[in-house]
Order: sequence, then C-alpha cells, then structure tokens
Amino acid sequence: MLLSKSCIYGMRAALYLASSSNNKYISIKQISNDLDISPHFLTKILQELTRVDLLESQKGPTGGVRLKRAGDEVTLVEIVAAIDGMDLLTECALGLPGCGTAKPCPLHEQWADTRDEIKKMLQDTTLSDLVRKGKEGNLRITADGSFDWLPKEN
Amino acid sequence: MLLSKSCIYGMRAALYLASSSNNKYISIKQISNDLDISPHFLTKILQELTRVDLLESQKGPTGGVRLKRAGDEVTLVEIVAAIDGMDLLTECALGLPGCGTAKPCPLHEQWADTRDEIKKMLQDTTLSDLVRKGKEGNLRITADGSFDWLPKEN
DNA sequence: CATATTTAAGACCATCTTGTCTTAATTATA
DNA sequence: TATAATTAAGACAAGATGGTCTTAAATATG
Ligand code: FES
Ligand code: FES
Repeated sequence: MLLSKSCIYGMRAALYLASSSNNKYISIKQISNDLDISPHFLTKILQELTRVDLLESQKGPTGGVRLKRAGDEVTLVEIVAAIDGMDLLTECALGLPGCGTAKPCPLHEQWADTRDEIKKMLQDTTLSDLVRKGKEGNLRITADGSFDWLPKEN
Repeated sequence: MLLSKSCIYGMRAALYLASSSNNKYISIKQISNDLDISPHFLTKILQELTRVDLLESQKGPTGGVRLKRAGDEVTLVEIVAAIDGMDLLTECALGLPGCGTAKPCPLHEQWADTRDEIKKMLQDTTLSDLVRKGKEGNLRITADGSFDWLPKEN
C-alpha cells in the first residue's frame, strides 16, 4: 500500500475540514460519523496533525478541530510527512540503506524518477484543489459516497 | 512503504539468479548467504515464486532454484504481482472501494496518473535490464555492497 | 540401499499497524 | 459552581506482516 490507513484517514479528515467554508471548530465525533471512521482512532490521528500544527483544537463544548492554515496553503505531502514520514519519498526501492548516496542499487535510476513523480504530485496538490474538484464533480470521500460536500454553516 | 519486505527480498533474489550466466540450480542457502537474508524466510518467499512458475526448483544435493524463463522475459511487475498482488496498481489512494468505477475520489485523477508511472516502470523493467546495469556500474543489491556480480560458473 | 542435502509445508513467535477503551484535563454554558 | 462535552494521553487488544523453527518429502551420491 502506498499510504498507511492512518495517513488516508488523516487526509480524508483534512479534506473534510477544508470543505468547511467558515473555519469553525468541528468535533472529531462529527467528522468520524460523516466519514465513517472509528472515532477513537481518528482522534489519535488528528492529535498528531494538531501536534505538528496542521490543525488546531479546542476542548469542551463547541470545541473540536480546524485547519490552522488556509486550505490552499496546505499540500498533501505535509499530511503524509506528519503521519507516515518521508520514507516513501527518500528510501531505496530495494530497502537498502542510504538511497542515492555512494553506490546505488540497480533500480535506483527508475525508482528515483518514479518517486519524484509521486513527490511532485503530493507537493503540487493542495487541500483546496481537491475540495474544489470534489465539489464540482460531487466526488466521494467515503466508501458509500454519502459525504456530499455541503457547505457546513452550523 | 511501496513494496513489502517479502517483495523486496524476492526481487533481490530474482536479480541474483538472473545474474548467473549458466542457468544452473543455486541453493537458497547460498542466495541467503550472499544477499544477507534470513534463509528460512527467503525459502518461503521463493517457494511462492516457484508456485507461480517464475522459478523452478529441485530438491536434494545439487538442487536449488533457478529462473524458469529467461531474465529478459521477466518484468518486475510479475514479481510484485506474485508477492504483493496488484493492489498497489489498482486501488484507490484514499482506500475507497472500486477505484475509478462510478464515483471516483478527488485524488483519482492525480493518483491514476502517478500509478500509471509506477506500473509502466515495473512493466518496462526486466531482470536482465537491471543485471546489465548492475554489472556495468558494479551496483549493490546488499546493504553493504558485498555482492559483486561475479559470473557464477560453479 | 544408506546418507546427506536440499526444497516443501506449516506451526509458531515477534513486531508493527490498526482499532478499542478508559481516564484525565479543559472549557462553554446553564 | 456544577455539568456536560470535548480533546489529550495512553493502556490494551486484534490483526497483519516479518521472521524462526521443525518435520516431511525428494534426490544425488557413495
Ligand atoms: S539506492 Fe535503491 S532506489 Fe536508490
Ligand atoms: S477512486 Fe480514489 S484514486 Fe481512484
């Protein structure tokens, strides 16, 4: 798998938050309900994103989480880096230590190119890009397509 | 991680076998020694490659494993498919079921492109390609670079 | 035929990821 | 201030992956 489940959940939650026009706090419970993700598990993941300042949180009633920066300034690679780390984008495809330094492996040339494509894709895509696309095409971020990109004004 | 450890080990062993000019049986013990991989674990992996007819094996003294087809006719994607399956090359980046069919996810466009790059790379690269490159550049397929692409004529 | 060597098969354990649960700390609101 | 709602923190369980070990089956060789 390219990305861990934690990372995928984190991305989907970030998209959810970026789709909220007014940047109010939204409870993790609501997110987990709407995206059909285990609430406790999602809490742990979003705590990590809060720790690295991608989100900010508030406790208590009316509390929740929200993006700390505008959605068009957050790229996917930041979420991947926060949760899965940069290993995918730096390591040897054959698992050998120190990709690129000194002797590379025979796959290095091909993999370095491919890896750059992945990296570029993650670096060039912002949350807002995906939200825009999602709203226009009514695309899904849940298994059953239940999430409908409603502007959340509550 | 892009590929599982099993898959990486299988690839490195396949490269090892493809580097042997005369296509004699080579014992898994020797491979595991030269590539510094746990012999029992490697045995299990190579059994899988034998099961799908990428390798053939013989028991007993002078036995071992060897490529069933010529190295220039075996592409990396076959090894990946045999060990990790095709999930990486068919599934949704956000983990949603049925990528591409019906409603895609917002990442689909970008991911489908990137995924095709990975697929193309794996499909276009043969074991012989990598062996040639490895021999020319004296590249490594072990952590410490101890494997030296000697023609094995024993 | 007896023996040693090798792969085949599968039980078993360790480690990592995923997911659940409990408790504590914080905070809006009546 | 008391209460309820919420995030924070971390223990714990379940499942997947990685890795070890034992036994069986096959086979070359003396
Ligand atoms: S050294 Fe193997 S991919 Fe760079
Ligand atoms: S539907 Fe998500 S990547 Fe294709």
